[in-house]
Amino acid sequence: MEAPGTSGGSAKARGRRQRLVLEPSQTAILQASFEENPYPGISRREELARAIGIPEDRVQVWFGNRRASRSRKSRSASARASGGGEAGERQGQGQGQGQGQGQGQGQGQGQGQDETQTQAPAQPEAPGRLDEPERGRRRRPADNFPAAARRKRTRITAPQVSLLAEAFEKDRYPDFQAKSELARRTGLDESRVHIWFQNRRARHPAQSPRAPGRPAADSPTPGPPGPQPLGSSDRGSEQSQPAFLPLLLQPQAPCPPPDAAQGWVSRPPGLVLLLQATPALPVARTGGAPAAVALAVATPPDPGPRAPAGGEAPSAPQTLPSSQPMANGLAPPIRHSATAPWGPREPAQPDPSQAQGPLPPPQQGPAPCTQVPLAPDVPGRPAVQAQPCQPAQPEAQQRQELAQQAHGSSGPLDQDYLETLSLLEEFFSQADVQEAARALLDADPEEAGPPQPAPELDLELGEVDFQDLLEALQDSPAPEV
DNA sequence: CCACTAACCTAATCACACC
DNA sequence: GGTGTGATTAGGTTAGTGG
Repeated sequence: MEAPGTSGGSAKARGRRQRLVLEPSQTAILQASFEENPYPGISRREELARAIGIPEDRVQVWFGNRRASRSRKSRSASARASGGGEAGERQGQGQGQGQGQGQGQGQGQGQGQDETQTQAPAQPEAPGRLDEPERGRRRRPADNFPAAARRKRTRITAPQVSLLAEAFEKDRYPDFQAKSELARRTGLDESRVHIWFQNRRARHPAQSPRAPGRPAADSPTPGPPGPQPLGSSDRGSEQSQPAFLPLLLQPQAPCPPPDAAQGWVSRPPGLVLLLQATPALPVARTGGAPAAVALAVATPPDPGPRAPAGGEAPSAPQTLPSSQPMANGLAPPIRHSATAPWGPREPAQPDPSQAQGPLPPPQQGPAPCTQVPLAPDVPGRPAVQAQPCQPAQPEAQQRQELAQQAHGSSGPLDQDYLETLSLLEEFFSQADVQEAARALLDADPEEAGPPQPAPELDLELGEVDFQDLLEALQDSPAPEV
Protein backbone atom coordinates (compact mmCIF):
# COMPACT_ATOMS: atom_id res chain seq x y z
CA MET A 1 0.00 0.00 0.00
CA GLU A 2 1.99 2.94 -0.72
CA ALA A 3 0.61 5.57 1.38
CA PRO A 4 -0.86 8.03 -0.93
CA GLY A 5 0.29 10.86 1.09
CA THR A 6 3.85 10.09 0.64
CA SER A 7 4.45 12.76 -1.74
CA GLY A 8 6.50 12.27 -4.70
CA GLY A 9 9.36 12.04 -2.41
CA SER A 10 12.30 12.27 -4.57
CA ALA A 11 10.84 14.81 -6.80
CA LYS A 12 10.67 17.35 -4.17
CA ALA A 13 14.13 17.08 -2.96
CA ARG A 14 15.03 18.72 -6.17
CA GLY A 15 14.30 22.28 -6.75
CA ARG A 16 11.44 23.63 -4.89
CA ARG A 17 10.53 27.17 -5.24
CA GLN A 18 12.19 29.30 -2.74
CA ARG A 19 10.42 29.47 0.50
CA LEU A 20 8.50 32.58 1.06
CA VAL A 21 8.82 34.35 4.33
CA LEU A 22 5.86 36.48 5.08
CA GLU A 23 6.12 39.66 6.98
CA PRO A 24 3.97 39.90 10.05
CA SER A 25 1.90 42.53 8.38
CA GLN A 26 1.29 40.28 5.43
CA THR A 27 0.34 37.45 7.67
CA ALA A 28 -1.95 39.71 9.59
CA ILE A 29 -3.83 40.63 6.50
CA LEU A 30 -4.14 37.05 5.39
CA GLN A 31 -5.17 35.99 8.82
CA ALA A 32 -7.84 38.60 9.04
CA SER A 33 -9.21 37.52 5.74
CA PHE A 34 -9.05 33.92 6.82
CA GLU A 35 -11.15 34.69 9.80
CA GLU A 36 -13.72 36.18 7.56
CA ASN A 37 -13.74 33.30 5.20
CA PRO A 38 -11.27 30.48 5.05
CA TYR A 39 -12.33 29.70 1.52
CA PRO A 40 -11.64 32.75 -0.54
CA GLY A 41 -12.54 32.67 -4.15
CA ILE A 42 -10.30 33.68 -6.93
CA SER A 43 -11.11 37.32 -6.86
CA ARG A 44 -10.56 37.55 -3.18
CA ARG A 45 -7.28 35.76 -3.46
CA GLU A 46 -6.19 38.08 -6.15
CA GLU A 47 -7.08 41.05 -4.09
CA LEU A 48 -5.11 39.73 -1.21
CA ALA A 49 -2.25 38.86 -3.44
CA ARG A 50 -2.05 42.35 -4.73
CA ALA A 51 -2.56 43.83 -1.37
CA ILE A 52 0.34 42.09 0.21
CA GLY A 53 2.49 41.68 -2.81
CA ILE A 54 2.74 37.97 -3.26
CA PRO A 55 1.50 35.81 -6.09
CA GLU A 56 -2.06 34.63 -5.97
CA ASP A 57 -1.12 31.00 -5.94
CA ARG A 58 0.90 31.59 -2.83
CA VAL A 59 -2.18 33.03 -1.23
CA GLN A 60 -4.03 29.92 -2.17
CA VAL A 61 -1.35 27.75 -0.69
CA TRP A 62 -1.34 29.84 2.41
CA PHE A 63 -5.04 29.35 2.91
CA GLY A 64 -4.73 25.67 2.30
CA ASN A 65 -1.98 25.31 4.82
CA ARG A 66 -3.83 27.43 7.26
CA ARG A 67 -6.91 25.31 7.07
CA ALA A 68 -4.85 22.20 7.45
CA SER A 69 -3.02 23.58 10.36
CA ARG A 70 -6.14 24.58 12.14
CA SER A 71 -7.72 21.30 11.39
CA ARG A 72 -4.77 19.46 12.87
CA LYS A 73 -4.81 21.56 15.93
CA SER A 74 -8.42 21.12 16.63
CA ARG A 75 -8.15 17.45 15.99
CA SER A 76 -5.31 16.95 18.33
CA ALA A 77 -7.00 19.14 20.87
CA SER A 78 -10.12 17.09 20.79
CA ALA A 79 -8.12 13.93 20.84
CA ARG A 80 -6.43 15.12 23.91
CA ALA A 81 -9.65 16.23 25.45
CA SER A 82 -11.18 12.85 24.97
CA GLY A 83 -8.38 11.34 26.86
CA GLY A 84 -7.18 10.21 23.56
CA GLY A 85 -3.83 8.80 24.12
CA GLU A 86 -3.06 7.19 20.89
CA ALA A 87 -2.09 8.43 17.63
CA GLY A 88 -2.28 11.97 16.75
CA GLU A 89 -0.72 14.77 18.55
CA ARG A 90 2.25 14.85 16.35
CA GLN A 91 1.39 16.04 12.99
CA GLY A 92 2.52 13.74 10.46
CA GLN A 93 1.19 10.39 11.36
CA GLY A 94 -1.97 8.98 10.31
CA GLN A 95 -2.09 8.01 6.77
CA GLY A 96 -4.07 5.07 7.74
CA GLN A 97 -7.13 6.90 6.84
CA GLY A 98 -9.75 5.03 5.14
CA GLN A 99 -11.05 6.36 2.02
CA GLY A 100 -13.51 5.60 -0.54
CA GLN A 101 -16.96 6.72 0.21
CA GLY A 102 -18.21 8.76 -2.56
CA GLN A 103 -21.32 10.55 -1.59
CA GLY A 104 -20.45 13.52 -3.59
CA GLN A 105 -23.21 15.71 -2.67
CA GLY A 106 -21.77 18.67 -4.12
CA GLN A 107 -23.42 21.56 -2.60
CA GLY A 108 -24.01 22.88 -5.93
CA GLN A 109 -23.73 26.55 -5.92
CA GLY A 110 -24.71 28.73 -8.66
CA GLN A 111 -22.19 29.44 -11.18
CA GLY A 112 -21.59 32.96 -11.81
CA GLN A 113 -21.68 33.96 -8.29
CA ASP A 114 -18.77 35.41 -6.69
CA GLU A 115 -17.47 34.23 -3.46
CA THR A 116 -18.12 37.51 -1.95
CA GLN A 117 -21.70 37.08 -1.75
CA THR A 118 -21.48 34.20 0.42
CA GLN A 119 -23.44 34.99 3.29
CA ALA A 120 -22.13 35.39 6.52
CA PRO A 121 -21.16 32.54 8.41
CA ALA A 122 -22.25 34.05 11.52
CA GLN A 123 -19.24 32.67 12.94
CA PRO A 124 -16.22 32.75 10.89
CA GLU A 125 -15.82 29.21 11.46
CA ALA A 126 -16.91 27.21 14.26
CA PRO A 127 -14.01 25.10 15.19
CA GLY A 128 -14.89 21.60 14.70
CA ARG A 129 -16.83 22.04 11.57
CA LEU A 130 -14.07 21.25 9.27
CA ASP A 131 -12.98 18.24 11.03
CA GLU A 132 -16.23 16.87 12.08
CA PRO A 133 -16.74 14.58 9.19
CA GLU A 134 -15.22 11.28 9.78
CA ARG A 135 -11.62 11.19 9.12
CA GLY A 136 -12.27 10.20 5.62
CA ARG A 137 -10.92 12.74 3.31
CA ARG A 138 -13.87 14.79 2.62
CA ARG A 139 -13.61 17.80 0.56
CA ARG A 140 -15.98 20.60 0.19
CA PRO A 141 -15.78 23.75 2.13
CA ALA A 142 -17.69 23.90 5.26
CA ASP A 143 -21.35 24.33 4.81
CA ASN A 144 -21.16 27.77 6.11
CA PHE A 145 -19.13 28.83 3.20
CA PRO A 146 -20.94 28.55 -0.03
CA ALA A 147 -18.58 27.68 -2.73
CA ALA A 148 -16.56 30.58 -3.80
CA ALA A 149 -16.02 31.59 -7.34
CA ARG A 150 -13.41 29.51 -8.97
CA ARG A 151 -10.72 30.69 -11.17
CA LYS A 152 -11.90 30.95 -14.68
CA ARG A 153 -11.06 27.81 -16.45
CA THR A 154 -7.85 28.17 -18.33
CA ARG A 155 -7.99 27.07 -21.87
CA ILE A 156 -4.89 25.26 -22.73
CA THR A 157 -4.40 25.08 -26.42
CA ALA A 158 -3.22 22.10 -28.36
CA PRO A 159 0.26 23.44 -28.93
CA GLN A 160 0.56 24.18 -25.29
CA VAL A 161 -0.62 20.75 -24.39
CA SER A 162 1.87 19.18 -26.66
CA LEU A 163 4.67 21.08 -25.07
CA LEU A 164 3.49 20.09 -21.67
CA ALA A 165 2.94 16.52 -22.65
CA GLU A 166 6.35 16.30 -24.09
CA ALA A 167 7.80 17.56 -20.87
CA PHE A 168 5.62 15.18 -18.95
CA GLU A 169 7.02 12.28 -20.86
CA LYS A 170 10.44 13.22 -19.78
CA ASP A 171 9.68 14.08 -16.25
CA ARG A 172 6.47 13.61 -14.40
CA TYR A 173 7.75 15.69 -11.55
CA PRO A 174 9.37 18.73 -12.94
CA ASP A 175 10.96 20.93 -10.39
CA PHE A 176 10.15 24.53 -9.97
CA GLN A 177 12.68 25.61 -12.49
CA ALA A 178 11.41 23.28 -15.09
CA LYS A 179 7.88 24.34 -14.49
CA SER A 180 8.85 27.93 -14.75
CA GLU A 181 10.57 27.27 -17.97
CA LEU A 182 7.57 25.46 -19.29
CA ALA A 183 5.41 28.29 -18.18
CA ARG A 184 7.56 30.66 -20.09
CA ARG A 185 7.48 28.59 -23.20
CA THR A 186 3.79 28.01 -23.11
CA GLY A 187 2.83 31.40 -21.89
CA LEU A 188 0.92 29.91 -19.03
CA ASP A 189 1.30 30.71 -15.42
CA GLU A 190 3.64 28.53 -13.52
CA SER A 191 0.79 27.66 -11.22
CA ARG A 192 -1.29 26.45 -14.17
CA VAL A 193 1.57 24.32 -15.29
CA HIS A 194 1.78 22.94 -11.81
CA ILE A 195 -1.89 22.06 -11.78
CA TRP A 196 -1.65 20.59 -15.20
CA PHE A 197 1.06 18.21 -14.06
CA GLN A 198 -0.90 17.28 -11.02
CA ASN A 199 -3.94 16.42 -13.03
CA ARG A 200 -1.89 14.65 -15.59
CA ARG A 201 -0.18 12.47 -13.06
CA ALA A 202 -3.48 11.58 -11.53
CA ARG A 203 -4.99 10.66 -14.84
CA HIS A 204 -2.05 9.07 -16.51
CA PRO A 205 -0.56 6.77 -14.01
CA ALA A 206 2.91 5.79 -14.84
CA GLN A 207 2.95 2.45 -16.51
CA SER A 208 6.43 1.58 -15.76
CA PRO A 209 7.77 2.21 -12.36
CA ARG A 210 10.04 4.78 -13.71
CA ALA A 211 10.01 7.32 -16.34
CA PRO A 212 12.55 7.59 -19.05
CA GLY A 213 14.39 10.54 -17.83
CA ARG A 214 14.75 10.22 -14.17
CA PRO A 215 15.03 7.04 -12.32
CA ALA A 216 12.50 6.73 -9.65
CA ALA A 217 11.88 10.37 -9.63
CA ASP A 218 8.37 9.84 -10.68
CA SER A 219 7.54 7.00 -8.51
CA PRO A 220 5.31 7.95 -5.72
CA THR A 221 7.34 5.76 -3.57
CA PRO A 222 9.62 7.73 -1.46
CA GLY A 223 12.74 6.54 -2.98
CA PRO A 224 16.01 7.95 -1.97
CA PRO A 225 16.18 10.86 -4.17
CA GLY A 226 18.95 12.15 -6.09
CA PRO A 227 20.70 14.46 -3.78
CA GLN A 228 20.57 17.83 -5.29
CA PRO A 229 20.09 20.04 -2.38
CA LEU A 230 17.76 22.52 -3.66
CA GLY A 231 20.44 25.02 -3.99
CA SER A 232 21.76 24.33 -7.35
CA SER A 233 18.77 23.45 -9.30
CA ASP A 234 16.63 25.89 -7.56
CA ARG A 235 18.50 28.94 -8.29
CA GLY A 236 20.82 27.74 -10.83
CA SER A 237 19.78 29.36 -13.95
CA GLU A 238 19.44 32.99 -14.19
CA GLN A 239 16.72 32.99 -16.65
CA SER A 240 13.95 32.26 -14.33
CA GLN A 241 15.24 34.54 -11.79
CA PRO A 242 12.99 36.75 -9.85
CA ALA A 243 10.71 38.00 -12.40
CA PHE A 244 8.67 39.47 -9.72
CA LEU A 245 9.62 42.69 -8.17
CA PRO A 246 8.28 43.59 -4.86
CA LEU A 247 5.72 46.23 -4.74
CA LEU A 248 8.09 48.25 -2.83
CA LEU A 249 10.91 49.63 -4.79
CA GLN A 250 13.41 52.10 -3.86
CA PRO A 251 13.53 54.91 -6.24
CA GLN A 252 17.06 54.13 -6.96
CA ALA A 253 16.52 50.46 -7.13
CA PRO A 254 18.73 49.00 -9.76
CA CYS A 255 16.00 47.13 -11.36
CA PRO A 256 13.13 49.30 -12.32
CA PRO A 257 10.03 47.63 -13.49
CA PRO A 258 9.92 47.66 -17.19
CA ASP A 259 6.31 48.01 -17.68
CA ALA A 260 4.62 49.30 -14.70
CA ALA A 261 4.47 52.77 -13.50
CA GLN A 262 5.42 52.68 -9.96
CA GLY A 263 4.99 55.21 -7.39
CA TRP A 264 5.75 54.89 -3.84
CA VAL A 265 5.35 56.86 -0.82
CA SER A 266 6.78 56.31 2.47
CA ARG A 267 6.51 57.20 5.96
CA PRO A 268 9.96 56.43 7.05
CA PRO A 269 9.96 55.14 10.52
CA GLY A 270 7.84 52.20 9.95
CA LEU A 271 4.96 52.45 7.71
CA VAL A 272 5.39 52.12 4.08
CA LEU A 273 2.54 53.08 1.98
CA LEU A 274 2.78 52.72 -1.62
CA LEU A 275 0.84 53.19 -4.69
CA GLN A 276 1.66 51.08 -7.55
CA ALA A 277 0.33 50.41 -10.91
CA THR A 278 0.17 46.75 -11.49
CA PRO A 279 -1.40 44.59 -14.06
CA ALA A 280 -4.67 43.49 -12.76
CA LEU A 281 -4.19 39.96 -13.76
CA PRO A 282 -1.35 37.84 -14.77
CA VAL A 283 0.23 39.28 -17.77
CA ALA A 284 0.18 35.97 -19.38
CA ARG A 285 -3.49 35.97 -19.52
CA THR A 286 -4.57 39.45 -19.83
CA GLY A 287 -2.26 42.14 -20.72
CA GLY A 288 -4.86 44.37 -19.30
CA ALA A 289 -4.38 47.84 -18.17
CA PRO A 290 -2.92 48.47 -14.86
CA ALA A 291 -4.87 49.35 -11.87
CA ALA A 292 -3.83 51.33 -8.96
CA VAL A 293 -3.03 49.34 -5.99
CA ALA A 294 -2.50 50.66 -2.63
CA LEU A 295 -0.78 48.79 0.02
CA ALA A 296 0.04 49.53 3.53
CA VAL A 297 2.76 47.67 5.17
CA ALA A 298 3.62 48.24 8.68
CA THR A 299 6.98 47.23 9.82
CA PRO A 300 8.65 47.68 13.07
CA PRO A 301 10.77 50.74 13.08
CA ASP A 302 13.53 48.58 14.13
CA PRO A 303 15.56 46.75 11.53
CA GLY A 304 13.65 43.85 12.63
CA PRO A 305 13.59 40.58 14.29
CA ARG A 306 14.42 38.57 11.29
CA ALA A 307 17.86 38.86 10.03
CA PRO A 308 17.12 40.50 6.81
CA ALA A 309 18.93 39.32 3.87
CA GLY A 310 21.19 41.96 4.91
CA GLY A 311 24.51 40.66 4.02
CA GLU A 312 25.02 37.10 3.35
CA ALA A 313 22.28 34.69 4.05
CA PRO A 314 23.74 32.13 1.78
CA SER A 315 20.51 30.47 1.19
CA ALA A 316 18.51 33.46 0.39
CA PRO A 317 19.48 33.75 -3.16
CA GLN A 318 16.20 34.98 -4.30
CA THR A 319 16.20 37.77 -1.94
CA LEU A 320 15.26 40.74 -3.82
CA PRO A 321 17.78 43.23 -4.77
CA SER A 322 16.14 45.86 -2.78
CA SER A 323 15.82 43.84 0.28
CA GLN A 324 18.75 44.98 2.15
CA PRO A 325 18.15 47.46 4.80
CA MET A 326 17.27 50.49 2.94
CA ALA A 327 19.07 53.64 3.33
CA ASN A 328 15.96 55.50 4.02
CA GLY A 329 15.01 53.20 6.76
CA LEU A 330 12.42 51.31 4.85
CA ALA A 331 12.20 47.70 5.37
CA PRO A 332 11.43 45.59 2.41
CA PRO A 333 8.01 44.21 2.85
CA ILE A 334 8.48 40.92 1.25
CA ARG A 335 10.93 38.29 0.59
CA HIS A 336 9.84 35.77 -1.81
CA SER A 337 10.95 33.85 -4.67
CA ALA A 338 10.74 34.19 -8.31
CA THR A 339 7.96 34.27 -10.76
CA ALA A 340 4.89 35.93 -9.74
CA PRO A 341 2.25 35.44 -12.28
CA TRP A 342 2.17 39.03 -13.11
CA GLY A 343 5.84 39.39 -12.97
CA PRO A 344 6.75 42.41 -14.91
CA ARG A 345 9.13 40.81 -17.18
CA GLU A 346 8.72 37.14 -17.49
CA PRO A 347 5.57 35.43 -18.32
CA ALA A 348 4.10 35.50 -21.68
CA GLN A 349 6.01 38.41 -22.78
CA PRO A 350 6.72 37.49 -26.30
CA ASP A 351 10.35 36.94 -26.26
CA PRO A 352 11.74 37.88 -29.57
CA SER A 353 15.12 36.55 -28.77
CA GLN A 354 13.67 33.18 -28.20
CA ALA A 355 12.95 31.17 -31.23
CA GLN A 356 10.57 29.16 -29.20
CA GLY A 357 8.99 31.90 -27.33
CA PRO A 358 5.79 31.53 -25.52
CA LEU A 359 2.92 30.33 -27.47
CA PRO A 360 0.16 32.73 -28.06
CA PRO A 361 -1.68 32.91 -24.86
CA PRO A 362 -5.14 31.64 -24.92
CA GLN A 363 -7.56 34.41 -24.86
CA GLN A 364 -9.10 34.78 -21.60
CA GLY A 365 -11.79 37.27 -21.64
CA PRO A 366 -11.34 40.86 -20.94
CA ALA A 367 -9.04 41.51 -18.14
CA PRO A 368 -10.91 43.15 -15.44
CA CYS A 369 -8.84 45.61 -13.66
CA THR A 370 -9.34 45.48 -10.06
CA GLN A 371 -8.72 47.67 -7.21
CA VAL A 372 -7.85 46.54 -3.87
CA PRO A 373 -10.31 47.21 -1.24
CA LEU A 374 -8.37 46.31 1.77
CA ALA A 375 -11.37 45.01 3.42
CA PRO A 376 -12.67 41.70 4.43
CA ASP A 377 -14.96 39.73 2.34
CA VAL A 378 -18.03 40.75 3.97
CA PRO A 379 -21.22 39.17 3.05
CA GLY A 380 -23.44 41.46 1.27
CA ARG A 381 -20.61 43.60 0.29
CA PRO A 382 -20.74 43.67 -3.43
CA ALA A 383 -17.89 46.01 -3.82
CA VAL A 384 -15.42 43.31 -3.28
CA GLN A 385 -15.94 42.29 -6.79
CA ALA A 386 -13.36 43.31 -9.18
CA GLN A 387 -14.08 46.78 -10.17
CA PRO A 388 -13.56 48.43 -13.41
CA CYS A 389 -10.34 50.14 -13.63
CA GLN A 390 -10.62 53.70 -12.67
CA PRO A 391 -8.73 56.32 -10.98
CA ALA A 392 -8.41 55.56 -7.39
CA GLN A 393 -11.60 56.92 -6.12
CA PRO A 394 -12.06 56.12 -2.55
CA GLU A 395 -15.76 56.51 -2.32
CA ALA A 396 -15.19 56.55 1.27
CA GLN A 397 -18.66 57.18 2.24
CA GLN A 398 -20.06 54.27 0.40
CA ARG A 399 -17.51 51.98 1.79
CA GLN A 400 -18.06 53.36 5.17
CA GLU A 401 -21.60 52.21 4.94
CA LEU A 402 -20.61 48.86 3.75
CA ALA A 403 -18.19 48.64 6.52
CA GLN A 404 -20.89 49.45 8.93
CA GLN A 405 -23.09 46.77 7.58
CA ALA A 406 -20.29 44.41 7.87
CA HIS A 407 -19.65 45.45 11.32
CA GLY A 408 -23.13 44.73 12.28
CA SER A 409 -23.02 41.22 11.11
CA SER A 410 -19.71 39.91 11.95
CA GLY A 411 -17.57 38.91 14.72
CA PRO A 412 -15.28 40.77 16.97
CA LEU A 413 -12.41 40.49 14.69
CA ASP A 414 -13.98 42.75 12.23
CA GLN A 415 -13.43 45.50 14.61
CA ASP A 416 -9.76 45.55 13.99
CA TYR A 417 -10.16 45.01 10.41
CA LEU A 418 -12.60 47.77 10.04
CA GLU A 419 -10.41 49.99 12.00
CA THR A 420 -7.66 49.33 9.60
CA LEU A 421 -10.01 49.82 6.78
CA SER A 422 -11.22 53.12 7.95
CA LEU A 423 -7.75 54.36 8.54
CA LEU A 424 -6.86 53.39 5.07
CA GLU A 425 -9.96 54.96 3.75
CA GLU A 426 -9.10 58.08 5.50
CA PHE A 427 -5.70 58.02 4.07
CA PHE A 428 -6.86 57.40 0.59
CA SER A 429 -9.42 60.04 0.73
CA GLN A 430 -6.83 62.69 1.09
CA ALA A 431 -6.81 64.86 -1.92
CA ASP A 432 -3.16 64.59 -2.61
CA VAL A 433 -3.26 60.86 -2.37
CA GLN A 434 -5.96 60.70 -4.94
CA GLU A 435 -4.18 63.09 -7.09
CA ALA A 436 -1.03 61.11 -6.94
CA ALA A 437 -2.84 57.93 -7.71
CA ARG A 438 -4.52 59.50 -10.64
CA ALA A 439 -1.26 60.76 -11.94
CA LEU A 440 0.07 57.28 -11.84
CA LEU A 441 -2.89 55.90 -13.59
CA ASP A 442 -2.88 58.47 -16.24
CA ALA A 443 0.54 57.58 -17.26
CA ASP A 444 0.08 54.70 -19.55
CA PRO A 445 2.73 52.25 -18.65
CA GLU A 446 2.49 50.61 -21.95
CA GLU A 447 3.43 53.65 -23.86
CA ALA A 448 5.51 55.02 -21.18
CA GLY A 449 8.47 53.53 -22.85
CA PRO A 450 11.54 53.26 -20.79
CA PRO A 451 10.95 52.98 -17.15
CA GLN A 452 10.94 56.27 -15.52
CA PRO A 453 11.75 57.05 -12.03
CA ALA A 454 8.69 56.68 -9.99
CA PRO A 455 7.24 59.86 -8.80
CA GLU A 456 7.81 60.23 -5.20
CA LEU A 457 4.98 61.34 -3.12
CA ASP A 458 5.01 63.01 0.10
CA LEU A 459 1.98 62.09 1.97
CA GLU A 460 0.93 62.62 5.41
CA LEU A 461 -0.24 60.11 7.82
CA GLY A 462 -0.41 61.43 11.26
CA GLU A 463 1.53 59.79 13.98
CA VAL A 464 -1.60 58.81 15.73
CA ASP A 465 -3.13 57.37 12.65
CA PHE A 466 -0.02 55.54 11.93
CA GLN A 467 0.06 54.03 15.35
CA ASP A 468 -3.54 53.06 15.08
CA LEU A 469 -3.02 51.46 11.79
CA LEU A 470 -0.04 49.60 13.00
CA GLU A 471 -1.91 48.44 15.99
CA ALA A 472 -4.86 47.38 14.03
CA LEU A 473 -2.73 45.41 11.70
CA GLN A 474 -0.93 43.75 14.48
CA ASP A 475 -4.02 42.95 16.35
CA SER A 476 -5.62 41.38 13.45
CA PRO A 477 -4.32 37.90 13.75
CA ALA A 478 -6.77 36.10 15.82
CA PRO A 479 -5.74 33.54 18.27
CA GLU A 480 -5.97 30.35 16.51
CA VAL A 481 -7.88 27.69 18.14
C1' DC B 1 16.45 20.19 18.97
C1' DC B 2 11.93 21.39 18.02
C1' DA B 3 7.76 23.89 16.56
C1' DC B 4 5.94 26.22 12.90
C1' DT B 5 4.86 26.63 8.27
C1' DA B 6 5.70 27.12 3.07
C1' DA B 7 5.96 23.97 -0.61
C1' DC B 8 4.43 20.05 -2.60
C1' DC B 9 2.17 15.61 -3.07
C1' DT B 10 -2.04 12.26 -3.86
C1' DA B 11 -6.80 11.26 -4.12
C1' DA B 12 -11.29 12.71 -4.60
C1' DT B 13 -14.37 15.72 -6.33
C1' DC B 14 -16.40 19.76 -8.38
C1' DA B 15 -17.50 22.36 -12.48
C1' DC B 16 -17.36 23.88 -17.02
C1' DA B 17 -16.96 23.28 -22.04
C1' DC B 18 -17.80 20.43 -25.69
C1' DC B 19 -19.75 16.44 -28.05
C1' DG C 1 -26.04 12.91 -20.52
C1' DG C 2 -21.27 11.56 -21.14
C1' DT C 3 -16.56 12.81 -21.45
C1' DG C 4 -12.38 15.43 -20.84
C1' DT C 5 -9.95 18.23 -18.08
C1' DG C 6 -8.95 22.49 -15.25
C1' DA C 7 -9.72 23.91 -10.34
C1' DT C 8 -10.27 23.08 -5.52
C1' DT C 9 -10.18 20.58 -1.37
C1' DA C 10 -8.50 17.42 2.62
C1' DG C 11 -4.97 15.17 4.46
C1' DG C 12 -0.44 14.04 4.28
C1' DT C 13 5.02 14.67 3.79
C1' DT C 14 9.27 17.36 3.17
C1' DA C 15 12.21 20.89 4.28
C1' DG C 16 13.50 25.86 5.52
C1' DT C 17 13.26 29.20 9.49
C1' DG C 18 13.68 30.77 13.80
C1' DG C 19 13.37 30.30 18.85
